[in-house]
Amino acid sequence: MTSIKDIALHCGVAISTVSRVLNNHPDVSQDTRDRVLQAAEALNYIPNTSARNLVRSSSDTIALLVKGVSNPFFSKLIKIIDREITLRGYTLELHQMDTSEDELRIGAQLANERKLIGILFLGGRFNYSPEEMALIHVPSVFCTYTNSFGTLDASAYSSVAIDDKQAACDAVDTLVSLGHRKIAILTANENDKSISELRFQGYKDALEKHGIAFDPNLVANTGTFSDMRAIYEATSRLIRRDSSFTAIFAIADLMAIVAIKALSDHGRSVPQDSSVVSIDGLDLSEYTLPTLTTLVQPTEEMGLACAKSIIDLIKHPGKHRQFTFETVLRPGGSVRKING
Amino acid sequence: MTSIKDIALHCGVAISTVSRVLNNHPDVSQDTRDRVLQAAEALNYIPNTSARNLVRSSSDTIALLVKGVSNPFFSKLIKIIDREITLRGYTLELHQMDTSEDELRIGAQLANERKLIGILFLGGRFNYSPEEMALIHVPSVFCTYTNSFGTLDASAYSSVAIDDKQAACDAVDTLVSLGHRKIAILTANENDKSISELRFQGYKDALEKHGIAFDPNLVANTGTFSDMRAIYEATSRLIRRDSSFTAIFAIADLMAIVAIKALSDHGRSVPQDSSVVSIDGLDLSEYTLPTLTTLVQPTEEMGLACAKSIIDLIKHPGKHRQFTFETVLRPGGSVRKING
DNA sequence: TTGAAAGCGCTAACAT
DNA sequence: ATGTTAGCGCTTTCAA
Repeated sequence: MTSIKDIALHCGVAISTVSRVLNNHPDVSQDTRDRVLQAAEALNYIPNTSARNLVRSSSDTIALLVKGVSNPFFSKLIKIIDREITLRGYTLELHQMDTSEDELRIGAQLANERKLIGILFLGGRFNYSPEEMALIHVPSVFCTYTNSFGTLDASAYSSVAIDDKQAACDAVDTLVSLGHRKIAILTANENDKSISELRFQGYKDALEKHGIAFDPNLVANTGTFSDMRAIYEATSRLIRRDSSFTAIFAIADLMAIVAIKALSDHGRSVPQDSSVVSIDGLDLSEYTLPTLTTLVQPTEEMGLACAKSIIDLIKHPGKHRQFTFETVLRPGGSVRKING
Repeated sequence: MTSIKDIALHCGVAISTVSRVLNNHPDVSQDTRDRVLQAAEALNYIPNTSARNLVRSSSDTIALLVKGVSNPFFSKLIKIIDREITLRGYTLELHQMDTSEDELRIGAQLANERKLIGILFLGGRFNYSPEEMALIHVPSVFCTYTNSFGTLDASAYSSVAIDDKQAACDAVDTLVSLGHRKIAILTANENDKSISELRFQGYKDALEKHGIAFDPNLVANTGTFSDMRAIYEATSRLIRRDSSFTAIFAIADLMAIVAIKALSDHGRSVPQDSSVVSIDGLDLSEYTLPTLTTLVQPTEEMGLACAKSIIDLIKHPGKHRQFTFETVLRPGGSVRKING
């Protein structure tokens, strides 16, 4: 592999000169500059970012650390964040991690390895502690994070998210206002100390608000947000166990889509025999049959807020803020009014 | 940030000793080992992979370089490849790139930066030249690549893919065997020198085979695989332009899903008024209403082949092979027989 | 305008 | 079993 040393040798200049040219430093004669650039091209030079990062004190790079890129809601958000960060003159680096990995640890590692100036976390846990946070020495914003199960002080973290509890509540409200009282819930995990648990809470709160008794038989746990087979099975079990519900609240669009299919296979069409409401507002949900009635996360605004937040935080270290967005009901074909 | 130097200082040992402990080298006394490990823990040591890669001659890491993680077919494939590579004792590193970036260049850069032992390319172009290939000095396998528009000799590259032309042909065959003759195609781009063009070719070949005249009016170009709005519009234009078709071949499942919605909005239900066949076999397509009749890519087998291929190639450099998989028809509810 | 040299964090000989 | 040292590719003073 060609290094700047090879270029220097080739041109008969010092490696520092080559470095200057490659980094667009001003104090180089046009002649030298041309020769070096030409040699770099000819020798097929490719810079080594690792070596560069090892010596640099800081980059212009913000990392977006994602748990679960396959999440369709995330893909759209990522696209927007990328656009906004780039627009503002910074470089965005996308890093994918496994569900099993600890995002804070990976973040800390990446930060000093790549000399990051900021990190955006997407899709992590909801229960960070101050001790854990101390690992990260770089401005960070948590996207879709609410400190609901953590012990962080509001002055100690930045976040961009929707109010999951409220969104779940709104979903149930929508169904109740259409006359539904027997409302089942399709959730991933009742107590995952994360998004699932939060939306489940919102569901229960809403029931209580409307004076509807909570019925454990109407709760279907899928154990997953993405495994369609598992979602299908969970819905089927629910139907077999207690088919008296008139509506299902699915905590994510993908779950709603699968639920509709399961209902259909059990002879219950949507919305004639059951109504379905969910949270997400995926593009896809406007193209299903029926289209989904869903609480849309304002992805554009959230992505913009993520980008702005991290850049603000980089410019004003320690000035933490939490942004909470409202979801918006997008009426679709998956619900109907019933007679109480 | 804590470095091994700090640990060495803390323990009163040489940094090489620390390095040995951290890399599980045998020649260290248990006592020293314990002390170092303890110090590393206490000082919150996080290794710097860049520095490590800079000096190492080789890692155990294979990179998976993906263009378009949001592609739902890719997400499943990635999961399988990850599992299989890890299973065989190697480390998989997932890297995402932009559509605009040159995968070969990025690959070359990553290879020497991270001291990769192999690269898996996913979602790139279909037209590499030997000169371009020369950039990569590391065993590489191209997933879902067919050298259809490139100038590579079969002895010079490894690949794992389906026969796109054949799959398209099979899709059309399926429709023809059900009595359809007026078959429209929903494609991304007729001449993208890639997957789209290949499947379009297969469509034309199949028509010819069955003695059906090719009708440009029945071609709808979406310009995209993922933008649902654009797919919807393209389908709508097709319907308005010439609604005489009885079936649509969509080159991807997602396109089929959107097409079904567009048809429905134009008063044509699937499969009663139009049949739809596509290529992909996404999990999702088993849960739509109607379910998709689609040519399934054998994702499991392909992922396994990717993993095996790259490891074989690492062990036997230069021994290139191309694997081509057959798609399998998965009957769904989106087609019906008509009377010729 | 250019060159020489130090050093980022780490591994791998080579000593001892 | 452990320490010393060179050097990976690069940027950045400091001199000239």
